Amino acid sequence: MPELPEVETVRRGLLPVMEGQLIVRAEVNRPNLRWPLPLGMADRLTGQRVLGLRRRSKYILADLASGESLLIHLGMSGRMLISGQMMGDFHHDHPALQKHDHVVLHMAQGARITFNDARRFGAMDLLDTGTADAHPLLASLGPEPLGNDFNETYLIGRLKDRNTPIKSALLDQRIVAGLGNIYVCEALYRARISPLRKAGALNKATVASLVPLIREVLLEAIEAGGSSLRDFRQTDGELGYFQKTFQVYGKEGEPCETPGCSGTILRTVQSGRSSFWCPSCQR
DNA sequence: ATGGGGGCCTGCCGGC
DNA sequence: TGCCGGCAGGCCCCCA
Repeated sequence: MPELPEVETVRRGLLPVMEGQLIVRAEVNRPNLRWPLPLGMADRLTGQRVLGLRRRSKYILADLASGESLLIHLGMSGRMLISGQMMGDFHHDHPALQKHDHVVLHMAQGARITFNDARRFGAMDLLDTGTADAHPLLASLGPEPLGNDFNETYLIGRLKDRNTPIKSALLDQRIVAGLGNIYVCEALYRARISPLRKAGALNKATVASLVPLIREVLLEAIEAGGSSLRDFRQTDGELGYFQKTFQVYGKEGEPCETPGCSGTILRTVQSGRSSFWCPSCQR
């Protein structure tokens, strides 16, 4: 599901109805998502003001006045949808509860934020804001790909001696946190690197070239509101548009878009995930 | 330590 | 129309 650009799109969509706003009621409709929901979750959210809304990798963190933070992960199929938002001087109505609406936050201004997740690979937890980085789900994450700690020197160091394919290495959240299957495929295409190449066998210049291209593809995707294939929606239910810009993802059998390249996009399964790539211009 | 595979869930799509 | 296999944007866990 949602990779970094989709999660960032969701965060930005939630900002106007969450940041600085009060949660007047929380509905928790089942005891677990991927894991059990935290004990007393509804009570710990009720009456809390949201001081800030952050993103770390593919996680959203809502910092509460209580000193706790609500951790949200969308898994593969998770959505955060806003209804009843003030538009001009009237409220839109709230739709009836849908299948898989697992958690609903009722905000003081009238907005309602619904977490819907059909496959329930998503997660929520409450943790102390001050020690959020030590949370088991966050503790071993690598640097943010859009941050300064992710740079050419760092990536060269991390990939050196790695025997795993570059595709798998970039999906490893301990190396860089936030990439998923789509954006790894697209970044490798832009860098003209075969997903099958061993990470440690790439020369330094090749690895270095990946850094700005990863940033570029992520920034373009954020700009487009993410990618919508099946499940992903922005918080207003709108689709993202970056899927229109895919150059390889989901394009098995289609001609390569690189000018002058006569290759055909292949789908190769690597450790259970599809890699889409052009065997002619990605080496 | 490292790399690969299984499993968690539900829904959708294509083929028969 | 119905059933079945395959596939899906993530990630933890276990095994060799």
